[in-house]
Amino acid sequence: MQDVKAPLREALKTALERLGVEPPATIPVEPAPKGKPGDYGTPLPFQLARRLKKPPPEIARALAEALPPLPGLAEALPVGGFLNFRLEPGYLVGLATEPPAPRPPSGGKVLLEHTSVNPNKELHIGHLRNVALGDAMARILAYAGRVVEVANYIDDTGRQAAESLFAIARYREAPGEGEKYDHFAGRLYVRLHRELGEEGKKEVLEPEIREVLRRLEAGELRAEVERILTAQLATMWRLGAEYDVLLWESDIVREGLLEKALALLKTTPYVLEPEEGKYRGALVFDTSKFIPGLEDPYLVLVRSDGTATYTAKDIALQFWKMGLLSGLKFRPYTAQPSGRPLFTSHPQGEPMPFGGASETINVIDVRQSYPQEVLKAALRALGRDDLAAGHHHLAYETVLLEGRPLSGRKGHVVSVDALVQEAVARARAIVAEKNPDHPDPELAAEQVGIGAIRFAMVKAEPRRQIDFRWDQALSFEGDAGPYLQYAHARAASILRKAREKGLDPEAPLPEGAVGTAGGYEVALAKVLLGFPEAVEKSAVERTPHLLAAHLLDLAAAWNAYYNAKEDGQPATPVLAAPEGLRELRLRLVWVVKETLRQGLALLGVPAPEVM
RNA sequence: GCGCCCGUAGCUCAGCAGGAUAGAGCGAGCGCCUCCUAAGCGCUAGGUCGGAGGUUCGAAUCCUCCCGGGCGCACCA
Repeated sequence: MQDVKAPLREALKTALERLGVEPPATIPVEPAPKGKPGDYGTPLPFQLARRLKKPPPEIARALAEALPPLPGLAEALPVGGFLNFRLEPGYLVGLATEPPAPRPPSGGKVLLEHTSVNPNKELHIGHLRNVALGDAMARILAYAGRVVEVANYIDDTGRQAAESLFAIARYREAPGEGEKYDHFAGRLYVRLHRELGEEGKKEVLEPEIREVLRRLEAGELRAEVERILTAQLATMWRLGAEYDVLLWESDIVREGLLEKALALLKTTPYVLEPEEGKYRGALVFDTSKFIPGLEDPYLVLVRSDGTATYTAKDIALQFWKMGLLSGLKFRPYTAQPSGRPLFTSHPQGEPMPFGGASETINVIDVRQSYPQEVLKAALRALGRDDLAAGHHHLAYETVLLEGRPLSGRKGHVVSVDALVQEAVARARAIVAEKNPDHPDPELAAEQVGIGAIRFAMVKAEPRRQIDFRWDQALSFEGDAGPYLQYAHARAASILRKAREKGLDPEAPLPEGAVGTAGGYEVALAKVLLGFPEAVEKSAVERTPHLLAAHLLDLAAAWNAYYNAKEDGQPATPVLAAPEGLRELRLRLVWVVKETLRQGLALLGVPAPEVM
């Protein structure tokens, strides 16, 4: 797939030089709105009007005349103050006869952390948004040419893990028939909280919970945590999300990273131990220089009882991620469904080249914005403004369930496993209804169910609150994952039939084939050509929803092409088209299918060949 | 109180490093399977882009203020 805008920009730049005008840093070129003449256009004359003291239409005419010869350009049309370009159909379609390709990786490493669910209970739909966003973002960045490392942080020394493990030990219950271990742990966790709510229980049980916490910090209960983690990973994997490395909090502490981070910070004037006042005996970080406007800029890193806060551990982790600290050891953990190896930090591991990133992205909900700012502040306290600028918080709004906030205590939650099960069941019913002869209905049901869920989680702007509603999230019509999948399957079907007839969609086009292109092909090609830009924009702005929107456009353009009729007759048959045009159309179908496949892959949505 | 985010069609949302008559989906109405998958396509109806100022040749997009909603401002995890 070739860039259609770049040559136009180049030509405009040359024209400006010929007119003796200094070209602006970026020359805008956009598709012409429908109803306007030409295929692409630029508002450049408006921008130059003031400087040149000439009316825009006059500048547009002058630019048109000064344009160098340009392959594929049929006509340069001044339209009011715009300068539009009409391109030869064959040229335009020719640019779209190769599928898009990923960019080769280059530059520094981007360490993206997502999921990071407490290893104490099953995932719910709030976590789902994190996994879907993080996994899609990682794929998009890698495709756009970044070197990406995906980390999942395991908070194994937290209160929640301790409570679940304590509950499991206390109630001596076994998982129910077919009950996943994370659900089991979550169920007993809830039971424990009910008991803790009873009169006087908290005081009695608290020391025992603290003892579990101590053993967790010592790493004595790692196998117990892993049992829950393994069950959670099964859920992430079924969703199609994978990771490169697990980072255990207990390892960070045990390998002394926390101590090292605090030591680094203590060398700065911003970290102090007040001898009086409310922070007496604690180690605090004065953030006032970095986060202005706070009523109380002091942030506790180590409590007066000597225990470290989450913030302190997060800072240590951030320092490690950006190569300011070393000492973590790793070893292989397991193979993931795709075959991609998963590593884990481990006390008996070896040094491996994880971390040391120049850029970090934390996928975490918007309520964590302040702690994320603190991470930057800590980097700046060390004088590393460069690293602070390289840290990004991919903040997403929380998920509501049927209009109300999720609440584990009130039982107002839906687990990801239950959601997936329901989605696949609904998909199974629809596959049976729509395509009773499907060769592998179970595969299709799984792909469509997962696809619907994952697309629902990434199609909205991350900073918009999602109200999860069953009927909407599992909709198989309209702006939804299955719509894209259906478009893909339709294209795949044509390709399959073509190959049965002995045609090769990937074969080089015969001489003159692109010349047979008409308006339908041009319209489709123009949408296809927008794909690389959509991916890049998603990567730069760190949000998958832009790519999601483009894929919907592409699928719509393809469906419109597929259904085009003139006088009630199909206007764009592929296999029944005359030779030459048939090869061109087939080629375009192949490019559509490949583009959808790649785009869906970037969102973590499966692309069924048949559905 | 201070700070951040959101406010676009009846509902759910795109568009927001300023550009051409503001776009989808759902829902409503009408139409399209003797044609490569109708999970699709076409047409119709539906909008003072929360409000008011400002900047600009041009504002949904940038700035200011106001209104409405969400979130954050713990030696909690």
